[in-house]
Amino acid sequence: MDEPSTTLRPTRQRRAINEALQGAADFQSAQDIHDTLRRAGEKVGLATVYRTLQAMAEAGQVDVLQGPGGESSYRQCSTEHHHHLVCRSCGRTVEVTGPAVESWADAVAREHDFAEVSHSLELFGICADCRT
Amino acid sequence: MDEPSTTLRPTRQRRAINEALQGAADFQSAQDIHDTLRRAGEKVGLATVYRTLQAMAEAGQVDVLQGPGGESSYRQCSTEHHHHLVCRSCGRTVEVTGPAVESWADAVAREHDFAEVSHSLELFGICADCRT
DNA sequence: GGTAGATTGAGACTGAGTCTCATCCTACGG
DNA sequence: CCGTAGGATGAGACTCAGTCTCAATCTACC
Ligand SMILES: [Zn+2]
Ligand SMILES: [Zn+2]
Ligand SMILES: [Zn+2]
Ligand SMILES: [Zn+2]
Repeated sequence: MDEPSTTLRPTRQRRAINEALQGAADFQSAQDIHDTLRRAGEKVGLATVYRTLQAMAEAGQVDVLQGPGGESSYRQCSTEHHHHLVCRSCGRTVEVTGPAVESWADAVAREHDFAEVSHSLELFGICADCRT
Repeated sequence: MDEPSTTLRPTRQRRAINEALQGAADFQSAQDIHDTLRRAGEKVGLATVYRTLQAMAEAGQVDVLQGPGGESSYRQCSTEHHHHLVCRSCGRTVEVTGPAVESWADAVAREHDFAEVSHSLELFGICADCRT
């Protein structure tokens, strides 16, 4: 089920992507990050940005948020399980946890006899600042 | 915020799409539905399928599920607010409700002063049948 | 029947994301 | 210190869901 521990080398590109991620507070698409890097003078291929971001997501180093257009955005988050409250207008993101939700999900899964159950849960709204 | 009540006419194409939806138990992509119709002899343009499905989704007549690849799938569901438990293997779908989740979402939104808060929540797992 | 306006569909187009493959770079052993 | 194996990179072709255009067609209604 898991790869033979491919060595994942620390390259200039990966470092750059990692830094771009650290410097951002909210979710950013691969293209956003690519642009940021280009503007910062770092030459990194778009394919590399996609590959790296995906790898980091699989490794649990970043969170992925599926935007409305199906576009994936990435963010450096806390490592513990959590969800997000995102402003539809400015993208401001707040990490939230919901123990009640977690146990509810477990119960539902058990009740319907589903295994390996995961869940996706995100909240979208308009933050106080964006309401003028 | 809403359209000037455009008349939404019942055409052959819309009827066909509606029937295809009724005949399916699980979520189907626009392309799936288009294929089904073509095979059934109904000639309906792909653009029309997309347009109709979107319109129905906006009107709350069908539910939309964002697949992993960002692909949207549609399903005829109950009209009351609910979520889905979907089998990753065969697509079997169960509608579930979680009052606890709803109130939790409200509380979180209030706590962080976000308005017009909506949420997306889906559960994915492997159903009993698919586990042999 | 006649007309305004909604609807349709073939095909061009968009844009996110993936693939290819020749080249580059890192890690590591001698 | 090299030298090499195999991971990493990137330009550009490519895929594919979904959107747009616009002339032709269909509906509702008088
Ligand atoms: Zn997060
Ligand atoms: Zn905001
Ligand atoms: Zn199943
Ligand atoms: Zn809900």
